[in-house]
Amino acid sequence: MVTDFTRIFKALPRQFYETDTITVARSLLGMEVVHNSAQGSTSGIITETETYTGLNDPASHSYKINSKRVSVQYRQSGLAYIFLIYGIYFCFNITTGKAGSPEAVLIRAIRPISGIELMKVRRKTDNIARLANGPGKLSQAMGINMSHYGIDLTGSELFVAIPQNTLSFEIEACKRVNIEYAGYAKDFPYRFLLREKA
DNA sequence: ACCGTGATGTTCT
DNA sequence: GAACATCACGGTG
Repeated sequence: MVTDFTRIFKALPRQFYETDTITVARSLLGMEVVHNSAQGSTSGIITETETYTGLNDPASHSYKINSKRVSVQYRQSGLAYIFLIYGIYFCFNITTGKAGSPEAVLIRAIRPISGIELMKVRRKTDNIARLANGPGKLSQAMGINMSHYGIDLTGSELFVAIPQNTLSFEIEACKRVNIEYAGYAKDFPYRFLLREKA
């Protein structure tokens, strides 16, 4: 039996994504990302994010570039920006800021909540701790791929919502991962991790 | 536990 | 041709 999450959750409105990208990246921690797919539904609590601030951020794919690959970043906020990395894995991002400002938040990790059995099948592992603790892994676990490029996260297929059970946590900020090429921006504290309070 | 390496496709030089 | 917002695996401690 497949749970219909749209009856339980309400997608965050576009205004949530239209403000400052760092604020969005921090605010997404503790939120629940949901994917209702043909195979079934999966969801998880967002535990790690990264901010990419576009035109003033050499680490951003959209730094001084507007190509087919990054074009969705130039559209309105609250859309899925998906890219293929290392020829194998997909990374799931959400566009932020106003139209024309190519900013985005990378969802780097989730804690699986719903559809865990489906995640195990997709990931070909039973190790729950490693099911979705990385950007490529969470995309694989949730069945997110290039077909979701540009999808509107205010819709009902792929979206973020306030979880049913809120938890108490703090936010740790540190350097972003694997952007040594990014010059003056390489040490910006744009990576945010959810640290649960004891 | 950490480290090195190979996998693999799209984009940009 | 090189680089890449990554991961799994096998080796060594």
